Amino acid sequence: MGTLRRSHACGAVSAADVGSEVVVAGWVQRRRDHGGVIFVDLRDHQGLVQVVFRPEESAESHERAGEFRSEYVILARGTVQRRTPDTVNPKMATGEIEVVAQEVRLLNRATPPPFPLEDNPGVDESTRMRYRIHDLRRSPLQRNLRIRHELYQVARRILCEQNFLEIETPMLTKSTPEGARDFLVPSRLQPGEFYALPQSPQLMKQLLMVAGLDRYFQIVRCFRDEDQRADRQLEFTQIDLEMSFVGVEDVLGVLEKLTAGVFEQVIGVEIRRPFLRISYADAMARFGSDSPDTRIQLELVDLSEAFRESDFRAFRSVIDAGGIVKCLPIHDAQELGRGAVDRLEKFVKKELGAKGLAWIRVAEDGSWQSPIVKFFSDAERATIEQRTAARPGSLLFFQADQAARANAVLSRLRTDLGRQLGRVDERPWDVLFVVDFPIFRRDDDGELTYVHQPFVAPIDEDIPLLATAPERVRGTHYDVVVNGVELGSGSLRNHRADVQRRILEIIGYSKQAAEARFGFLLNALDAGAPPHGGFAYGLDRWVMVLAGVDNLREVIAFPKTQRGQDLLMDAPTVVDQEQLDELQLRLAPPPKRGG
RNA sequence: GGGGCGGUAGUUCAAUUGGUUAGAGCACCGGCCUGUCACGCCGGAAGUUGCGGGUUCGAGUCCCGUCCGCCCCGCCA
Repeated sequence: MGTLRRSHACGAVSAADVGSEVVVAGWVQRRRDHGGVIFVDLRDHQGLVQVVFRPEESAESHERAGEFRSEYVILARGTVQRRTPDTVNPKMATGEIEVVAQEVRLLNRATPPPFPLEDNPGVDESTRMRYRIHDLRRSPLQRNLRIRHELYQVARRILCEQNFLEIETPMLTKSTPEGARDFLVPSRLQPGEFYALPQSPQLMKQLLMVAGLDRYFQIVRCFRDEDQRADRQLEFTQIDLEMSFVGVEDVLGVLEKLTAGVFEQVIGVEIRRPFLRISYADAMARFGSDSPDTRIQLELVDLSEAFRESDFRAFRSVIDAGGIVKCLPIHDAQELGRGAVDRLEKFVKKELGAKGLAWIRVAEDGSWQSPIVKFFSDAERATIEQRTAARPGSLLFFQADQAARANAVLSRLRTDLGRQLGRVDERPWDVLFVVDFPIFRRDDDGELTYVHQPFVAPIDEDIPLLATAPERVRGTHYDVVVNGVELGSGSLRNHRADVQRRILEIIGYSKQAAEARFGFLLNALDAGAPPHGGFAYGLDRWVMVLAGVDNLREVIAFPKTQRGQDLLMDAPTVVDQEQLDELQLRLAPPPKRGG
């Protein structure tokens, strides 16, 4: 590089620099060699600029430029010139100008890129991940990481303004059987024992509140050893926060400030406050989901009551078994033909585990075409018609199943069909709180278990119900949902040890087990815990939403594949026997496979 | 753990019913070209058809197994 230093980022050279000398450095995006004149699109983190190499300007530079190849790293000194009108490139941000090179230095050669470094390379994801360096050179990923950076900065600033203290918590911590599967780290100093990587700093931040730190936040990596999805990675980042001496409203107030502040300062979007609030019960009833996108103008209708005494066995038996009958009415659905409905049925049965997909189509003459309607009484027909506002052109989809599955299936149809048919209102951003979650639910064995965490505080007036009717206890849990994506969740926590002990008991912990597992927490609560509550945003998901992408891998610099591998570094790998010996670990023989 | 889609040149794809030497675009290499911007023109090289086995005179194609990528269910909040 010598002593020459760049004066401008490639993307930052502008018409204002015409006539002046600049030094630009970057990667050769593309070389167009006309023999006599050579054009190089030079790329850096800010964009592209065209560098022109002319023999009459600098024979040596022109000669060198002939050797340039894609991704070569060069530095060029030259004069910014305005392009003649017929050579302006309107597709390029710097298309009105170009740098005419007087001097050029080759800083490094490069192997040919494994795939074209374009905005939409149309290349397989495994290739992108194996060559992540090249992938990251592309502007969409650079842009996403920039958004991510802005989110860190804005969140920090806003939380600092709100008197939150940034405090780190340990990565090597204690395994707990709750929640997700832990990542374990063997201890060398305590052979045979293991740390766990944190699934979240939940308990640590509660301890900080007990310790009197008042308001804590942390942008923190979390680990959950579960199967991955488009919106779930083994390791992910939370914006974690907790505050003392607060009720639900206080926390929601901070969340509104932070959420709206980020939207405004990161992507320049104003979000109206206060945010819409919807109860969990309402969300499930109307949308079949606890993270609804309310821009989609389709809603579900619960018809369980109408079929409670029905002669239609398929529905009646489900209700008798504690299930529900729900309907997704879509009006003016002529576009959805018989073939489409068949495909939908196949889809929900195969992918979502639905038993079937019953439907009614209202023909133009008002008649009902349906495989099931012949089983309905006149009263049932009338109820359906009235509750769903069915009219000629309507298509009604039914699910009779346990509530969770019926809602899951219809919710999926609601979002898929709503988008497909354009039943979406014009708001680009749909930000809401979902509140009033239940605190307990029945698991598959009929035992009471927690819905979110065992530390969620009940709402005050339901505390007496813990003794008598725990199922009816309402929790203080709340979620922030943006465009149908759950950005994060939080709650007030139990600051009274007796309430916490009772909840642990309800979800099946003996006194001894509770003390063994959570003794440090219970002791902390006993030590004078202030009322406290907080929240955790899934930062990666938030970036995903802000960037308008639908996959976490697009907002993480070095993501893992669905099977948890890092294809760039090739992790995980086997380790040396010495390392295992040191940890006193011995590998079990691989499990036998069939045959 | 289960379901679905996919894996052929660096890359994106094609290859009839199982049938000749597995083709094409881009990229790459060589040559030409003074206003291109997906530059253009001429030429060239490039393949363990993911891997292993089987059926067959013959397998990219059919069968079995296995590995890998993605999406979904379970799981996960």
